[in-house]
Amino acid sequence: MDEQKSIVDLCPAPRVIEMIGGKWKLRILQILIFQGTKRFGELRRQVAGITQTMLTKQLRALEDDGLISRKVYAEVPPRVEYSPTNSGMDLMKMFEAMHQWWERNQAS
Amino acid sequence: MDEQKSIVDLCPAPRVIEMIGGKWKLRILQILIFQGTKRFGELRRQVAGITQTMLTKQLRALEDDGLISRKVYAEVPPRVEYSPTNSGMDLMKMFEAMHQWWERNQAS
DNA sequence: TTATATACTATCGTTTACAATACTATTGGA
DNA sequence: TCCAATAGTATTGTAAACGATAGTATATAA
Repeated sequence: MDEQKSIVDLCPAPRVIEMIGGKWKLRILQILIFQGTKRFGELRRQVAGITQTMLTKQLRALEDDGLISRKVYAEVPPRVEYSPTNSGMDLMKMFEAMHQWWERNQAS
Repeated sequence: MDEQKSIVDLCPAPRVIEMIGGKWKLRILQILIFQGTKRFGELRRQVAGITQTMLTKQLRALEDDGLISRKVYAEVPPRVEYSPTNSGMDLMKMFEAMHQWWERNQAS
């Protein structure tokens, strides 16, 4: 009954990379982490080249993975604000580890 | 002449994720990092579901990015061995940071 | 002579990611 | 009355990633 799992299957790296991978998620996270809460329209202006459709899709994915949160205000015209969660902010330590690897191994 | 680059453009995260992203690279790296040098055929057997075509392509990409090295022996039938480079091994610290983030934020 | 083993490459098909464009709802103001 | 502003959704098309299959070279062994 108890399946013996290999150490490989327990590694969270594939899931983590899925959560922050793709063409847009890192850029969105960077803005929210470094600049704090942003409205949808502000994000669309700052993420150069992204379409509304894509921005919505990426924001939903980040929200589903608990990296950002979404707050809707009952106003007209509508206002929706996106913020990094604690979990999202905590990714900074991991990005720092990436940065250090880069400095050790790739930097000229 | 000197373009002023924003801190955002200097972040190596997108490149790093490109280097280890996709469906197969992490699995290949895990095997080479934890088990050491492997022949092509051994890798093909261990990376469940991968085709020869894909394995070759992923190995080339990892080699081009300096994460693994390739050694060809002039034998028949051919023998080719793949090993992690120092740079590839050094990714462990980053994977550890991912693991710790996961433990802090996702683990039950 | 024929088969075997190994590490490939070439070609084509499918599936997924991403892009482009148009459309929707709401309400305060000109 | 009609438009602006905001944050979307729906639809369709394209590009990139991935998969399936077949073919290549060559020394050795049967």
